[in-house]
Amino acid sequence: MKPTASVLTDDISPIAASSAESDIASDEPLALERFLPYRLSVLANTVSKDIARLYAERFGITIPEWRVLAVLGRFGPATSAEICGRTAMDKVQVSRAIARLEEARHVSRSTDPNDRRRASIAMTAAGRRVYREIVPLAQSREALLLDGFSQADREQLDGLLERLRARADELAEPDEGEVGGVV
Amino acid sequence: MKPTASVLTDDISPIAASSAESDIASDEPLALERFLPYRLSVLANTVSKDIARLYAERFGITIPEWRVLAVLGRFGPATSAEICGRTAMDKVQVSRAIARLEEARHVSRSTDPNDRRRASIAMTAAGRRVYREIVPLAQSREALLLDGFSQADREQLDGLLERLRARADELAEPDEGEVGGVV
DNA sequence: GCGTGATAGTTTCATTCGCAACTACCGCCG
DNA sequence: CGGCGGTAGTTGCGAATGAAACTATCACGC
Repeated sequence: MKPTASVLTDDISPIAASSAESDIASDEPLALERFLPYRLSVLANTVSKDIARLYAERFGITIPEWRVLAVLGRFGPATSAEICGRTAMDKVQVSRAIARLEEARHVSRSTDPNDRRRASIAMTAAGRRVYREIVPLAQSREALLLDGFSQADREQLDGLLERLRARADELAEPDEGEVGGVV
Repeated sequence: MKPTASVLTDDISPIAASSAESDIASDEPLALERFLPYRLSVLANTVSKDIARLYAERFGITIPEWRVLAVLGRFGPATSAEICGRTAMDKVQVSRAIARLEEARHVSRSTDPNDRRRASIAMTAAGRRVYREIVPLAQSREALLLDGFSQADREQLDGLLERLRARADELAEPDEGEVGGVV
């Protein structure tokens, strides 16, 4: 009664790979390693961790903190909400990243006198120093990642990722009036 | 002495946007939203969460658990170590996913009599039932994501992602004798 | 002015994570 | 055998997450 076709052997086989390209048809096995969400997840993880290591050990900065610095470095002082919009992190994450950055004296917080709920976050001199050191590190890592990609490759990648992002956003929030997109 | 050019105004401007495009030149600001690692991370997150919701609420299954099922569904019974190799998760994550799946009676564990350290994990009938329900859900979600992508687009995407993955792996482990890659 | 409902941001709490120990077991050398 | 190093998998524990509740503040209507 064994479903002959399938790969359900009893022994602990080494890698098996290949196959399954033919009989995907009907409804059965899903090839995880070809499954886009999975691939994106693994790739993003590998890349993020790799880069995170760079500044984690050197500056004691985490990914969320780096993102906050990146926004401040690019756009200057911003409120927590603005940082949320630009980093695609949620407000809790941003709040905590700011708290840690503030403790490390990389940013300072100043309450808006016109609306005392809001506070403007700005990098300190020390923060800018760190930022200026990290940026080239990050960029060179990105360059390494894209090493061997022609200009055309890069443009294709850019376009495809952008389309995917747009599509993913649509799917994730079937309605929503496009609050303050990342760009 | 203010570095005039910069966007470091004191007031809490609404979005500021634009600007900064000019003085990027020298070495300064990094555009987070153009930064590949960031884009990958955000995209992967959006997609993963979207899909995770599908089976989380319906079957109480988490991403690591789903990945384990995916491997078992595709290749049949496997050891923890094999699952690690195929899912790009680390052994702790796999161990815990298996524990939860076992508790939910989705998989069963049988110790290898020849090496009592190892155990073969197999889906139960219930597990297979869940698997068979999730697969089409996941696939249709992927299809939705790729809706509007021509065959050529897909092939390009596929190739680019694969190259990035290979590159990222290289960068992450500067040496390592390629143990048991995901493919 | 003063409740009422929204908003900015923080805290709480329960869960998840990941590393580093740890346990249990195998295989080999003597 | 009998110990010694190596491997499979688990557990402990501090740190990170995320959803939901909470605090402080504003804006508006009356």
